[in-house]
Amino acid sequence: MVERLANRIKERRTELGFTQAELAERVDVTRKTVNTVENGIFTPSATLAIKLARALELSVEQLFWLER
Amino acid sequence: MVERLANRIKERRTELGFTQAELAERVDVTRKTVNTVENGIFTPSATLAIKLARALELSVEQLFWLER
DNA sequence: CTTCAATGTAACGTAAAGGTTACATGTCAG
DNA sequence: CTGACATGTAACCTTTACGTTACATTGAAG
Repeated sequence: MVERLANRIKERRTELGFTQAELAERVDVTRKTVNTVENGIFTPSATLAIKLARALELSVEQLFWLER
Repeated sequence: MVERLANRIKERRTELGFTQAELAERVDVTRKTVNTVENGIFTPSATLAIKLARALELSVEQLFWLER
């Protein structure tokens, strides 16, 4: 069961006019963390997923989903 | 910003009549993982949070929330 | 009370999340 | 073209998620 976690962070972030650095500050992680999550390099914790969804005004399920 | 991730896994799991072992099998982790997440001993990955929410027929936000 | 299933939890190991710092590359306004 | 800001990414480190196994405790049914 090889599932990858896809997301629409970049799409939504740019819609709202945030840079990675601004989003990072809002959810209290580093810019690198936002960048790597956004690019699917690693899977965030549930805590971070909830914070990101809140900051981007989407539900966790709208922001992240399992593929494959 | 000391936030802990609270959840209603146990409440919902017993409502649906699952044991920890059954839920674990459905979301493809060990019983220990379900047990420790349920008891707040650790924060699950976003992937696991999404699978648990799906298995328990709730949204991630209904199943998990940030306290404090 | 006894038995058995369900749950809690401890020790230990591995893999991955996420931080820090630094630098390279993209991109766009002027 | 040039400078400034945004983004990608590499090296390295620490913490923690999650697995395995095993055992103790709880609780409900007979």
